[in-house]
Amino acid sequence: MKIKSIRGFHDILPESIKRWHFVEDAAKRIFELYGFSEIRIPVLEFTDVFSRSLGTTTDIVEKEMYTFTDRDGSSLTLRPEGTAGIVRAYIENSMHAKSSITKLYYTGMMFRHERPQKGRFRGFYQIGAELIGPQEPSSDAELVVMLWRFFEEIELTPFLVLEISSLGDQNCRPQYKEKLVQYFAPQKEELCEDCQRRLQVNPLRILDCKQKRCKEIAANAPSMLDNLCEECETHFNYVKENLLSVGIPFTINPKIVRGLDYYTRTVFEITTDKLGSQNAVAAGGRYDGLVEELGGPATAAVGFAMGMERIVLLQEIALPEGFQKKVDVFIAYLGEEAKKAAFPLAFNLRKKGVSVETDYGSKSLKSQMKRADKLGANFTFIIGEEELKQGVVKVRDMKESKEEDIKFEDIINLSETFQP
RNA sequence: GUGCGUGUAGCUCAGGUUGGUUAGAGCACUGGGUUGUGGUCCCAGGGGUCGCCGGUUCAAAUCCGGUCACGCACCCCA
Repeated sequence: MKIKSIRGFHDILPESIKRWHFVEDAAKRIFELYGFSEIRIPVLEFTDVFSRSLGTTTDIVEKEMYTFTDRDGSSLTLRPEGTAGIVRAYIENSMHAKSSITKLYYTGMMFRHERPQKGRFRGFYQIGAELIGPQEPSSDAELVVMLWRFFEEIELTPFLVLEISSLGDQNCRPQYKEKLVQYFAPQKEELCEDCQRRLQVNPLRILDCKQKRCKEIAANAPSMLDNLCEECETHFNYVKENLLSVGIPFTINPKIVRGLDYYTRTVFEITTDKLGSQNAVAAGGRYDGLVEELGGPATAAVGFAMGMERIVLLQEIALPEGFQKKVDVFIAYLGEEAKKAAFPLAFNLRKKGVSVETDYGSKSLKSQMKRADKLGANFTFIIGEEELKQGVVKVRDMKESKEEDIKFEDIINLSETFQP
């Protein structure tokens, strides 16, 4: 048996890591600008943390978690998403007592036992942010704006659509659910098997069923947005107004139903039509009940998570070129003496911030030049017997194909000229 | 979890239907043409358990079964 990675888990190789850094750096920069701080939490939690917060009837909890029993018999789960663990950490560290407003972001691998597909993995990276404390709609809006700003920063917005909706709250959602059940019940026989089950457990989910007949029936179903209580409607309108005031383009899609039970009021999704059926790039919403549900003080919160693999995939489509690593200087040497002289030269140039590559063996000048070219070196330094004798380095400008002898002792002072 | 498709060199792919000597190409890699000069060109070389396991056969990359992985759709979701 050849050794290999687990199904649905993948390596991110050096040739694509620049894109990952680009995306991660932009996220960190923007999020910090909006006052968020990074938090790092464990990958493994007690299973309760997830089953209590995500809702026991969700697919994630029902059939997608990597759950196993620890040596002492306790049930542990590899995190399938970030929010539950953040809230656990928020409560455990009494963060509510340190400040009434807590802004956190995180990155890391999540685990879901799904059938792998393009843009869907069993081990995948997410970046997410949580704004815990305020219940006012301007916090929802700020979070959505920040997310959109991030996508603007990495130039992906031309490929993206932002959709928002409201799921109501403890007051209006139960009534709405009741209305939905009443609407669907008479046509129950025509719904697909899944939806017949959903009618019992979570009628909201019928709204985003993809079956043709279910869609037809759902088309005339009452909308949550027409059934919001006054507080929820005011909240939703305020969010929309805030978004409009800064020119963030969005559409309202009352059919957005989040996969996790903890959401209340505002929900949003950013999707693309460039990635096939795994079209959600980022999604989130308000979850005012979760902190209390997990044993903390009643605390409002909004958050989102985005899928790194999907963003990087999109990024490759948007910007196919321009992420190759470049070297400032390649030092080519001929002979053992020159090799020994090249070593401290490389050391000192790197100390000055110049990126330097060299050979390690004793290849021909030709093959060293070839490698310099392949690495995209701006300059190649050639050191041979002649140069050693004269105490110079032959500096070749690779783009201009021009050469110039520079004295060994002057090279370091000129280091800035070798960087683009 | 379901359906369909694909799996041959590091990469992209021929060959397979009509089983038959050493399984090919381009790119990449190494070396040489130019005993010290890249990106073009020419020459040569290295590299393949034909995804894996089993079956049919004198003989399997080729036919059959299973399995694994990937892709697409369902599902789900970031």
